[in-house]
Amino acid sequence: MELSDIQTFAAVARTGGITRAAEELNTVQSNVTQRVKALEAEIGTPLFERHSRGMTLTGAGKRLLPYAQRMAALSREAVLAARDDGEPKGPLAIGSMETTAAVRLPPLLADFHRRFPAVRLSLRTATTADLVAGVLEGTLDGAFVAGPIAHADLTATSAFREELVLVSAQRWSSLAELRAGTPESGPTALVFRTGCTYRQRLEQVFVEFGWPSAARFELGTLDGMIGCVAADMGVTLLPRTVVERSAMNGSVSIHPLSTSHARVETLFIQRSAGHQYSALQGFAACLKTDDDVIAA
Amino acid sequence: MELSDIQTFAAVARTGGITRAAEELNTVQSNVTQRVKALEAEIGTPLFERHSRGMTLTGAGKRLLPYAQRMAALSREAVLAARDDGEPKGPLAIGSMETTAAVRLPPLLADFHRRFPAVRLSLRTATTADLVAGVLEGTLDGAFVAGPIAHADLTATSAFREELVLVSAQRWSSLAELRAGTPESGPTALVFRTGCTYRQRLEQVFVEFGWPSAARFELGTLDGMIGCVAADMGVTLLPRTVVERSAMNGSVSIHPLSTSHARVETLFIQRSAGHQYSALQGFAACLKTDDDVIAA
DNA sequence: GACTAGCATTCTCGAAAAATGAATTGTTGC
DNA sequence: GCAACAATTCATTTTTCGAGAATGCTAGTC
Repeated sequence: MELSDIQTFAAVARTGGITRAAEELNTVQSNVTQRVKALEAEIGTPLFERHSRGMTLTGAGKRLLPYAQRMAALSREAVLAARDDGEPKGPLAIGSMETTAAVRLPPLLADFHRRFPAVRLSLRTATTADLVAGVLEGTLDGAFVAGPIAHADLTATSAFREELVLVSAQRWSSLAELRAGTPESGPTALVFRTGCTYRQRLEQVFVEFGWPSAARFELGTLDGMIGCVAADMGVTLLPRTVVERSAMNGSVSIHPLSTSHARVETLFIQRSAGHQYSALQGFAACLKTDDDVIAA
Repeated sequence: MELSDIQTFAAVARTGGITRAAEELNTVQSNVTQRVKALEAEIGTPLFERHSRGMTLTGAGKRLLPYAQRMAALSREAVLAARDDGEPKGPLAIGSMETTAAVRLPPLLADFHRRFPAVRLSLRTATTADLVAGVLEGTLDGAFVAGPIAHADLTATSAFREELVLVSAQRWSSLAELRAGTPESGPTALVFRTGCTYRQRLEQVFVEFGWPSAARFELGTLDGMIGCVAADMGVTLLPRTVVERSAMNGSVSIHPLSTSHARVETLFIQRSAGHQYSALQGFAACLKTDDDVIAA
C-alpha cells in the first residue's frame, strides 16, 4: 500500500466518482480505477459500491477513510518537520477572515516579514467555517477566525477583540431613526457568504430587531459591502475598526450594539498535534508581541 | 513520497546501515541507497551522515523518524480497520510476561479460542519493558505486563492480582533460616533479563534484606529458573500461583513477603488511539468474564 | 422500447521507475 | 599495503504506472 493509492482512494471518496477524482488528480479514469482495484485487492474487501451515478463508500471504505486522511496529513507534516531546522523559513499558509485581513493583519505581517524574511507567507481569506476546515485538513498552517472555537485537535489563542457595529448609510444618524425609516420587514441585510460568523451574528441581531424576514444580499468583498452600505442599499455588521479605517468612513453611520452582540474575539487557531513548525512558531511569537502592544 | 520509501528509511535508521537494512527488507544495497537518496532529494536535506561504519541520522532524520514510525503503524492499522467488519477474525498478536503465560493464560486462551475460532492468535513472551514498546510501535495488539503503567497512548485494564513470594530450595523452611544459612552478602539472585519488573522487585527486596551486592545469575526461562532454585543455586521472586502449579512445587520452599513487596498487579494494555479492533475487543471481553470468575 | 448521456471498466502500448548485479570508491584495522 | 567492510555508481532487466481507445452498464428521455 502506497501513499499515492491512499490519496487516490481519498479523492474518489471525496468526489464520489472515478471521473471527478481523476480530474482532481490530473490523470485519467482508467488509472484511478486500477489504483482503487489494487487497493481493494490488497485489503481483500471492496471499498466502494459501484452504481451508475458514481461510487459510494462501503463499510470498509468508511473505516479506511479517516486513516487515509490522517496518513496524508502526516506525510505533509513529516516533510515540514524534517526540513525544519528551527530557523523559521519555507512556506507558511495563513488563513484569515476578510475583515481581520483588512485591518489587523497589515502591520502584523509587516512585522513578521521584517523578523523572518526567509518565510514565504501566503494568505488566504475565507469564512470561519472554511478556515477551520482548512487548518484541520492541513492546507492551512494557522488561521484567524471568529471565536469561540472548541475542537480537540485545534489550539486557539486570543488574537484580537473586536466591537461589532451596525453600519448604515450616512443619512441614518441613529438606530431609532433607521428603525423608523425602513419598511416593516427591515432594511436589506448585506452579508458575506454562508460560513461567516459575522453573518450569523447579523441574523441574530435582525431577529432581535423584529426583522427575521428582511431581504438578504450576498457580497463577496469587504469594499463592495461598505460601498453598498454607503449607497444605502442596506445595512451590515462589521468590526468598528474596519469601518473607521475604511475609505468610505465619512459616508456611513456607525450604530453601537449591546455588549452581547457587539463583542467578538478573533482567535488564532493551529493544529494541536504534532511537531511545532518553526515558521508557525515565529508567526505566533509576532502575534504575541503585537497582542501585548494592543493590550497595553 | 511513498510508504515504501518511508519504510526503507526507517529500516536504515533502525539497523544503522544500508547493508543491514537491505537484508531486512529482502533487497539489495544499491536499491536502498537509491531510495534513501530519492527521499533526501525530495525533502531537500540529508537524512543520514555517511561514515565508514554505516549511517547515522542527521537532525532532519531524527525529526523525520517518529513520523515514519507513526505512518508505518497507521498503514498497518488502516488495513486491519478496513477489513474489520465487527466480527472478530484475522490475526491478533498478544504479548505476555513469561509467568503470566505459564499460569493465567492457558484457560483464558482456551476460552477465547472457543468463542472466536476465526481469530489467529499469536503469543509472544518478553519482559514488561519490551512488551510496552511492542504495543506502542504496533507489533503487538495487546499485552499482559506488570503494573503500574502510565502512558498517554496506552489504555490499561487490571487483569490479575498476584502475590509475589520469595522462592528457595526445599531445605530452607523459613526466611530466618535462609538468612542465617547464607553468606553475609546473601544468596545468589536468579533473575530474568533486564526489563523484567519482577527483577526490579527482587533488587528492592535484596536491598531491604541487606544483600545489595549479592551475586546475580541471569536465566531465560521460567522452568530453568525454578529448576535452579530447586537445585539450591539461589533464590528468586515469582508469583505464588506460578510456583504452586509448577511441577517442581514439592522441591522448593515458598516465603511470603510484606504486602508492599508482594502485591503486584498484572495489567492488560492496548493502544488507546484509533479504531477498536474487533478481535482485540473480543479478547478484552474474554478477559473481563474470566476476571469476574477469578474475583468471585 | 430504442436512444443517449454519463460513468466505470478493460485492454494495449509506451514510458517511467524500481530492482538487480557487478564494478568502484573509500575507510578501517592489521 | 592488504584484507574486510560499507556505500555508491552504472548498465541492464523487470515491473509498474499512465494515456488513450474501446467496451459495458445503468438510468432517464422521447
